Amino acid sequence: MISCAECTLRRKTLFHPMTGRDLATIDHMKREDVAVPAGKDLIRQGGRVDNFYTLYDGWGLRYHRLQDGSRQILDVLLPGDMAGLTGVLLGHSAHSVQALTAASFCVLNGDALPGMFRKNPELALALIRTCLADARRADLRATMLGRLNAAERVGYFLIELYDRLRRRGMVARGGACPCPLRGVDIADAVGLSRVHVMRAFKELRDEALLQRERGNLLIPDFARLAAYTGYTTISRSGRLAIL
Amino acid sequence: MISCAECTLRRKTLFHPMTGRDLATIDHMKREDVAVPAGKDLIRQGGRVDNFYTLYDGWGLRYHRLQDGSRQILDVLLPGDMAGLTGVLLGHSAHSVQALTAASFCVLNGDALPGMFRKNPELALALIRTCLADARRADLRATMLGRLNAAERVGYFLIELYDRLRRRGMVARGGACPCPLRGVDIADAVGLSRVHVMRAFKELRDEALLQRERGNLLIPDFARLAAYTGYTTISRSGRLAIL
DNA sequence: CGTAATCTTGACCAACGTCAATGTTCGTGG
DNA sequence: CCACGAACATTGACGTTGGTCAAGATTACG
Repeated sequence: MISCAECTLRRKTLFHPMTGRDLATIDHMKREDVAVPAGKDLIRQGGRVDNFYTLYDGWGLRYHRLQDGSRQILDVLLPGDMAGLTGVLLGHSAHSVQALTAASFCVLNGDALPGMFRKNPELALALIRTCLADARRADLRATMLGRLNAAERVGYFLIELYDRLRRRGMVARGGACPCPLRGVDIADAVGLSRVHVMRAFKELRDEALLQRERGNLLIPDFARLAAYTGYTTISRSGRLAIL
Repeated sequence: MISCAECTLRRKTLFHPMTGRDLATIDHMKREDVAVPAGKDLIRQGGRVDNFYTLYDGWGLRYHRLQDGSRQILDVLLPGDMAGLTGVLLGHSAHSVQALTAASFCVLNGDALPGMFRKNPELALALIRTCLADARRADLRATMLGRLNAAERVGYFLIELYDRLRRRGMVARGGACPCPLRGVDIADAVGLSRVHVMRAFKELRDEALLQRERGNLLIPDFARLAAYTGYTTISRSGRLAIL
């Protein structure tokens, strides 16, 4: 098990700087590390949840599954993101969480959260800030779903993702980054059919707004795609990453 | 100014039960009451926010406005709901908040929040639970936007609203409740055009799933509409209403 | 090399948007 | 009480966007 003090991920400037006391609080909550193979559910929709998690390495998905089998992807999880907090604090989870690639998560004891609020209110405040930042991102994605057309939606979804990757230092110099999402995943995220997502790609490619090949995503001109999709980057760091 | 101890709204079973200490904490944060006329913005998208609010009486809207003038309604605010927390804790608000009807809000000092976390961690925990419950509701609405057709979306939006009203005791015996939302408001909430929302209404009316006339909403058979739209009621109370 | 998964393309169809004309409700002032 | 106008609801015709189906091309992987 990696101790929180040794963990390098949290040192990125995106994340909330931790005091020694914070690290002790977190070490007290941490149970273990868990490796999850690609495609496996970590949290099951409707199930009881005792732990919550921080993604340490790899990619994850948060999604709903409807009775008719269709899937709505709610969010993509990147290193440092938390999962399962809702399940812990509200008793059960309304969504599933899945490893998109092979991934490893820190497992945190949900029962320790009330104690954390009592002993380290600063950390609790950082936690709620992080939740609210995610809620704001969710609001913006809802607007995309309600008001944008196909090409704009796909562009918005990818530029937002790209921006999050960039802040985590996961984008190479040339502007390319790995993107393990398949066409069908993007379709399930933006509310379109798989085929129509491909048509949207073609449109974006023709306008040189983005390229996507061999699981890599390239955005040649960030500002131009941002203008096209209405995306504005929110430059706030201080995300809490409990790991 | 109404003192928190006198406020009757919070006594409904939906809300978090308050101790005397909680009330003292809240009284310390409360600045004043404010009456807002219908249609007026309380929080402006992009603006700095120093206060947050609890809706005491009337209805409110949370929404985004895009460059092209189109509007996405993110949520309907009902008595007891909070607004502006994101703005206070993240520095500025990404959405506007507007009074839909004439409304009154409690004004709470945002600067007092860190102190509240330190002095009353139980209340902080209730606050984050409430935020997470709202985030879950937002996830479900995102799924509706991404995966349901017109009639299902309108039905889902209204049954969710109806369910929230019911828990606040705002639905009469016969199953009717006041609903000041216009067709265009519903369209802006569910991502459809105004005209198509009307067609969806006709479909729902023809199937006796809901009626809407003279600003009143009637759902004759809750379970049947719930099955039609895929809505499931989440029976958790304990919402924090700071007022 | 062969198989499965994914991407790509075209043809066609259903869902939804837009426009415009008409009807209804409601508030206001005579 | 009635007349008027404004805002909103309703309906039909028609255009556009996106879904579905099916066939080939490409890629990943054993």
